Amino acid sequence: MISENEYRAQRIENLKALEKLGYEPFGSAFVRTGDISAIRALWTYPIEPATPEKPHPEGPAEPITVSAAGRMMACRNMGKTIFADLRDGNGRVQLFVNGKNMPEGAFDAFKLLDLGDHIGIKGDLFVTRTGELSIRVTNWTLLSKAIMQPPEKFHGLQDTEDRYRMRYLDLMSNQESRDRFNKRIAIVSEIRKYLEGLGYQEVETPMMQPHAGGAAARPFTTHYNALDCTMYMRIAPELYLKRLLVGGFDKVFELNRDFRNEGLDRTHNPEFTVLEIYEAYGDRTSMKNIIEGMIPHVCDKVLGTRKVKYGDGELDFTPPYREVSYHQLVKDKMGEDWFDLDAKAAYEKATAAGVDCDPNWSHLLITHEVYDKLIEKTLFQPTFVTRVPHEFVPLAKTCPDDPTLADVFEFVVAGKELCPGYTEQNNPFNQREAFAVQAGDEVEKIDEEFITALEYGMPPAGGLGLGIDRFVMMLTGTEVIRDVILFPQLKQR
RNA sequence: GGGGCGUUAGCUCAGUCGGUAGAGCACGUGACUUUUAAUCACGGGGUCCCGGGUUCGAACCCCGGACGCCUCACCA
Repeated sequence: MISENEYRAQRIENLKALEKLGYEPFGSAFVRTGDISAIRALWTYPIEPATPEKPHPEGPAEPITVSAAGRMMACRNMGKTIFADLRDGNGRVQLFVNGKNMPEGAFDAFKLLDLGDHIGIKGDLFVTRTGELSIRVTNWTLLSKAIMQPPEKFHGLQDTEDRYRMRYLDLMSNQESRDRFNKRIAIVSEIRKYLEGLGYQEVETPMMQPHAGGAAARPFTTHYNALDCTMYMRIAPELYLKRLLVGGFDKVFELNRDFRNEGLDRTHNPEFTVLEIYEAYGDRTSMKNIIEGMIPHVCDKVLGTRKVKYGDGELDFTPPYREVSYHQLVKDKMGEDWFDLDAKAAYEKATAAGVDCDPNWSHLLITHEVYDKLIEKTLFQPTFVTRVPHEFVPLAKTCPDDPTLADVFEFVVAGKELCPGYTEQNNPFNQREAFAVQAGDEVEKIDEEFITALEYGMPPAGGLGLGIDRFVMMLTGTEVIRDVILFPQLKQR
């Protein structure tokens, strides 16, 4: 996108003028004393305004000379003195620019700079009369000329579409956006550290797969020319991670992208980040322990608190989290006799409660609709929902005391499913049967090679899958997934 | 896919029963040696998202389209 406006033309004029004075408009590497926050830390004296009793703020006997680089984000020209704000990825500092401190011509050249330009400076730290740590510039150089104007300095970039399409402008001008992504990065980093501390190994498995397995979602399809075959972008890494359990990796995780060819709304992006964890010789309970250890760890390290404002409420991630069975939740809502009703009676009761369902549905489906529409969204504080009907989780084992229920939890936060955790199915006969039910007529969709792997013996295991984008949303109090993804999917213009 | 709302200067936003558009920031010129959303004076800057229609006249009303936002539906 090229915009031929007069501002751009002016900036190009300034670029040419600087070039004529010997400044390289798109300069080269610049050695800094450190980033701006490190430079600020070099000042160990008081930072306070001058007073009549103390007209000269305290400072060192010998000047602290520094080199700094950054983008000029504001400029207050007082005539013989210019105050400019220099910012880098970690902080900002004020520059005090006055011709008497600089070589001949450097001050006049400085006036040719525009907001958004990258410069490198050399100077001494001092505190201004109004009490701001600043750098008295003794020389400067141009590092990169900005031809386009940055967004408005006070309101930042507000247009939602531009913020997503030109994320760099959003990051440049909206501090809260930078903060949110810094938190996301820290959250992901702390998750890795926590799991590595527990002895887990991070692995990478195929994102292009011949069968899109491990979940039931529509995949993106592509064609691999060399082998002349159809490939699918993965919808889950699960079946490959389990192969690793067969192979002898006992504690593995993968933290990377899945792709699902489905709708796009405030909680769905077609590519999204998932953490999957598998522990040989573990089960649902060991997965629960990881959740109850990892989430407080991340909260403490990244947020410094376990309480987060979300919507109108406040989430409390202090463990232990509530654990309640699926059946109990349904009974609490629909009455103790709910599971004694036949499908017809259940249909009538559900309809009366405002749940839109079909009279031909089974009791199971009606119950699930009730859970989906009336119950899940009311579970605000972190909750493990256990003993879910087995039909909905074909990759899990059943409960030892009840073969109709899966030995799993659904970890629900703020009314949304954040993380399922399973006692994984390792019986190849049961797994094949569950796949067959799921596949229906489309038998070719079954990943036979995975079943074969199970036949070599997969240890009993626990597994879980945590939606990282949604997790970041909850920890940062964000309600739109696009605000936690640097480059969210948008329609092409 | 249905419904609602939005799109005006580089950015943030006003605006009008239908009479060819304004402010702040930014930009240009001038003043100013401790400012920090600097201040003061003057000035330049617009295909009012795109295409049709109604009208003497449309940024505004009508129809169609693009993109975005919200919402419902779909969705393991």
